[in-house]
Amino acid sequence: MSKSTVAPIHPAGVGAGNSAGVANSADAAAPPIGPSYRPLYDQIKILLTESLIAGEWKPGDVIPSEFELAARYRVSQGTVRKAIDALAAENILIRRQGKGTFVATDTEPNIQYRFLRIIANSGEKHHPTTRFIDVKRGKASSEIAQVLGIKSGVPVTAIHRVLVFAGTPLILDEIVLASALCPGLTLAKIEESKGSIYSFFETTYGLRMIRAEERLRAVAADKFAARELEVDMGAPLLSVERIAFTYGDKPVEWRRGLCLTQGYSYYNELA
Amino acid sequence: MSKSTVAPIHPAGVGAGNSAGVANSADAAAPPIGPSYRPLYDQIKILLTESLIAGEWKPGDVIPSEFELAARYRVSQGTVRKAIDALAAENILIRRQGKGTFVATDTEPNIQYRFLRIIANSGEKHHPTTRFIDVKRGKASSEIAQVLGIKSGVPVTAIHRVLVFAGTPLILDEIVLASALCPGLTLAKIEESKGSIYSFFETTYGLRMIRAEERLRAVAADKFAARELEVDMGAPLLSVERIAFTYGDKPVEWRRGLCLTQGYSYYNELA
DNA sequence: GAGTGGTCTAGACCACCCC
DNA sequence: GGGTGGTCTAGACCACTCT
Repeated sequence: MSKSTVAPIHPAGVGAGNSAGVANSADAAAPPIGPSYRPLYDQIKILLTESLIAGEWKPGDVIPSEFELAARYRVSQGTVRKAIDALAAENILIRRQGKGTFVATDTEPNIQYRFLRIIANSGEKHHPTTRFIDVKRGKASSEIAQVLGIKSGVPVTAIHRVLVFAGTPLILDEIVLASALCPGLTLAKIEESKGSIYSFFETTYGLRMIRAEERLRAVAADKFAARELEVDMGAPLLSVERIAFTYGDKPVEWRRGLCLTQGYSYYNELA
Repeated sequence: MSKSTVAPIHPAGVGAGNSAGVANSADAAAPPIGPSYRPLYDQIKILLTESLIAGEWKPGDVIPSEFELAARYRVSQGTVRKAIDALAAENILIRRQGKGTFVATDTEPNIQYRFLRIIANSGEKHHPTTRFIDVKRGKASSEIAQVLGIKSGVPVTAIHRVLVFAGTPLILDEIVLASALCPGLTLAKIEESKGSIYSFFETTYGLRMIRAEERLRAVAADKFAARELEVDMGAPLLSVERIAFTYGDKPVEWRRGLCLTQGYSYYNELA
């Protein structure tokens, strides 16, 4: 491609249409675009993300090779590589040497409970089992509506369940999504699905979580939690509130886990 | 340098001494070295880390430019770049365009409380103030000894303090280090120092934390915690246990914070 | 052997900072 | 203007996987 400047990239094979190119150089009379500058690999990253949002490649799929993408976007392989590197670092794509680059998925049995940070103090890995309590429909409270980016009063679906570790009920979960995102969701459907809830969302509704934010507090067990977790009312529980996001950082799930931390803890690494 | 193989690198300017080079190719009769292979940039990263451990560059210092390092290690600038990228991603080095690459430090007032994840629910940033309770010396329990990689019974120093957010005592901290790492530590010395504890450790003892592991639980306030945090005994508190590591992933600090999560929470991002 | 990702190099040019 | 990091390219070769 032309050197001496970062040229706008041509988004795809057919058509010579320009993307929202950057044009940050020798062009005459460029307006004061001081702050806006996007490296080429960043633009490629955005285009790849758009293809993921559009469903051009689905979780588990191989995406085109680095050389193919380089040809499509008219950039060098190294530039595509850097864009893919960034997406791989965010666990959105997975590189496999000799095979290709894949869209990350929660449907593989090896990586279950992707965001679950609760581990035994002994360090052992326990694979919890799930007991579902119910699935209810309701309207979004203003708090839920705000974090999910919907209007309050919009129909939502709530799942209640208990995660059991080594025979002990440890986590009481409430999981809330806009009903529009999970039409026809019933207790039976979830119970008959194999694998994690996120695997179920992905295969059933094409809903893939790419990241999450959590807020943790210590709370006292209320009556319901005390019954489900088999502890006294007022016992200290770890409250883990989560907002999960799909492609494009769109919030789609709110959940709160109330967790008994006897012999278990929430593990986190800081850097 | 010679192509056709990844050659061992020459560690420094003077002397042609070989490092523990890799030699993973056309050499005859190479033993079954299947699993061992280190890319060049990984070796460079290790050499840079060794220089950091040795104190060749101290927190806040500029390290040599990419070109200088490339010349020193006899590799291309791009390879040095990749090694530095990795260390920058771990917050061990900081790149500043136009100025150079610096060793990260906790002594800059802008990034205080580097590992503190407690934020107000409102999202506001509160800068806590500190009230120190005491500094005590004792012997390492077997649990502490194990996580700090020392023998049990070895002298340790413990700091107790309370972090106050917006007038409210929120976190009761106990901080434990091997006394050998912080000789002559007294309450007065800490109190007269400006900035965070980590800033103090860094400037006074040359001790720089590069990462930490935390384990969170919900616990009931004991008598001492209840008094210091001005809550009732039995109130639910968030217990945050931390092990902090210096260069070379050596554990040097154990701490436990007991945190009142009224209006505040522990924030975490998952990817 | 062909195809994919992974490493390494060399060189050009850009953006930023400071003298 | 000269130095530093940041981007982009082009090409060579290696490691891995599948056929």
